Amino acid sequence: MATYDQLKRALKKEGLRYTQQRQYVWDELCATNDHRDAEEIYLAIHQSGLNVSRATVYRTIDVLVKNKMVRKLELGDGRARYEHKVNATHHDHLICIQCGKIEEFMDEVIESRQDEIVKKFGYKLVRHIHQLFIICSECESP
Amino acid sequence: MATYDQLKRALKKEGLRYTQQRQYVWDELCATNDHRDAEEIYLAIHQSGLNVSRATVYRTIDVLVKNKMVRKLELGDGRARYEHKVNATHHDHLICIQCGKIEEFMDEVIESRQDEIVKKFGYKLVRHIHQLFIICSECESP
DNA sequence: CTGCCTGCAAAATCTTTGCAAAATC
DNA sequence: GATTTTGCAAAGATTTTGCAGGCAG
Repeated sequence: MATYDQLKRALKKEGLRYTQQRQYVWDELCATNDHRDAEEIYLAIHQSGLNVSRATVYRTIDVLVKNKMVRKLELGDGRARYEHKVNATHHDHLICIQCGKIEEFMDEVIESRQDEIVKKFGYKLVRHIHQLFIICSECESP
Repeated sequence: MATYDQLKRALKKEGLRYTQQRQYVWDELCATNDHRDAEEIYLAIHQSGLNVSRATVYRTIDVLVKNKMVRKLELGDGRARYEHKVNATHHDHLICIQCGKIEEFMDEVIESRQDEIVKKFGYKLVRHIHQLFIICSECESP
């Protein structure tokens, strides 16, 4: 469930006010563990009978991403997906190119290899994107 | 350098004609090993004194990507980058979030771990994106 | 009450598309 | 000579921004 304390702290830190609209966006993001785009979040809020403009959805998500409460996924199709990070551990994604389903994976070996590669270059790792585009079992043999 | 045989074969396979414009786009893509966006390709062609419209640049790149002559990179900033695949082996990318510089890496261990992960899920790996966003040494201590 | 926030619509950005003119086979 | 291609500009898609009125502190 949504933790308003975390939201309040983040907004305060950014010098922003605590508003109903911002809370609705956070509520909706926390309502599922899906990987949805901005339009889906926007529509879901409206289907709950609440009213928040697209602009506010985008603006609020930006704040949440900046404060690491929400993760932004760029799959290369021009639409960013978002997932809340409440009680979440680090993971990367498997994406079915047929049905769009997204699953999560995590591999310690890969994580440490990444660190070594970056170290060898003498660089500093900030973040990474690791996406495995697959055909899932249902799409392979329907 | 650009290999026109490969281009001719790809166009024939797609049922497309061999035109000057398509060759110019391929020439420009092969002219460097950079990771450039469509606009940069377009401008570079024009700076060579040749004339190819943006639409044709986009349309031609699509064909080249489809035929694995060019690789499309999505860095999550809304602008796709392209690199030709002449004499290229598989690699992934390190991207400096300060200066935008792109470098390449390849790690056998990571490659095989990926295969194992996908296998464990019972899926089929089609392609992957692995990008390490870093601060390069020049940007770290200028 | 003051000034930030919202909603709307317009702008911005990158890419795709429709159509008449031009080029290829 | 028929049919693809091209170039242009307009349309699309997603996201961002400017501004007048509304609401939090």
